[in-house]
Amino acid sequence: MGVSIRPLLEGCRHPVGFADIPGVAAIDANNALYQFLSIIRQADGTPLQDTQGRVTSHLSGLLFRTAHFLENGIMPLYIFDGSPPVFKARTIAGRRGIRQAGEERWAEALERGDTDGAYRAAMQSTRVDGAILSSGKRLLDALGVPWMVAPSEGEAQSAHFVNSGIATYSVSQDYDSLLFGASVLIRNLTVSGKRRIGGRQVTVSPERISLSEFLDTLGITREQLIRIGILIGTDFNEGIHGIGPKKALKIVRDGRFSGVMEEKAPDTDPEPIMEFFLSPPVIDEYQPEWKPPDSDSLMKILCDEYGFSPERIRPVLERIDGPQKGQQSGQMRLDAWG
DNA sequence: CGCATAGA
DNA sequence: TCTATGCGG
Repeated sequence: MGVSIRPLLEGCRHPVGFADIPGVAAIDANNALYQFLSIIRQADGTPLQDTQGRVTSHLSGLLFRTAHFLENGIMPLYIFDGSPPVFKARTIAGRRGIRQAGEERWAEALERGDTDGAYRAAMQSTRVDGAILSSGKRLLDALGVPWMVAPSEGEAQSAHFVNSGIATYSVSQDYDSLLFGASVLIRNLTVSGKRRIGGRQVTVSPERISLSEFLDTLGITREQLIRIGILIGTDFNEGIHGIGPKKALKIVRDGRFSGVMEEKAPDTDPEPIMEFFLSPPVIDEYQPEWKPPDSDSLMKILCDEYGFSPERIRPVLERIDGPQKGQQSGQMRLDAWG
């Protein structure tokens, strides 16, 4: 999932709180849905679902997190993936294989009563399908929160909006938006500061990453950062076995990128990948609009349709329907936050 | 994940 | 006030 440049970010990951980052958050919607689906599960891996067996984990996650954003002056703009580039096909096929293996291991773990193993396998089986996407979009509509489908990668569109001023920062767990040029990336933007990794509870805090600071710290350009990504592997190519972030940094600094690619990955043409990161298909003109939440629709969708308890939903609606009325409802001017 | 509740 | 735990759908 995404490019693994984490070890290079030492010293560039600055802790932030919700209150520190008012503005328009360009959220990688597929990434957010994936996180909710993989994590919001019972101990044995069973996701939240209604009486008909439809999964509802993502609706719970979206609702509570979006409410928290709005309460803190963060204006969410959800950006969904459009058509992947052709060279992502291998990655997509690989993920399908991982999911299928996860499903099988989940069933096996349940059979032998291995709850922890079942949970981990269930996470691996996570899939963002059409039903998840459409129900998520309907919930966002009822919340009055804007969303769009990018022409191609959502992270690319997020980066474009951040750099054109439509958004203040990009929100994702992946680092890809940095390769796409997003000037600011916020990770771990969760309410509780808790995350389950490999079935274990870990405390993580929201962090802000500035692309320019990151590049300056390493003394490289964005083109060089993309070359590092290509060496270690991106969503669009496999990467070279035995080369991690540290080695890749050295290779790129030494100007040996092309040589190493030709020698170790002769079948991969880095040019289209480089080109895709530098100028991906994106939409330029877009005016996000935040509306007051439609409480009736929200109750109808969540409680009538998906079986959420009204007692759990009502307090959330009161939180987002009161304080921000007038201030944040209606059309927002982009310069509201400078 | 995020919320409510319980116990320190 | 804080941390641990269970539940939600």
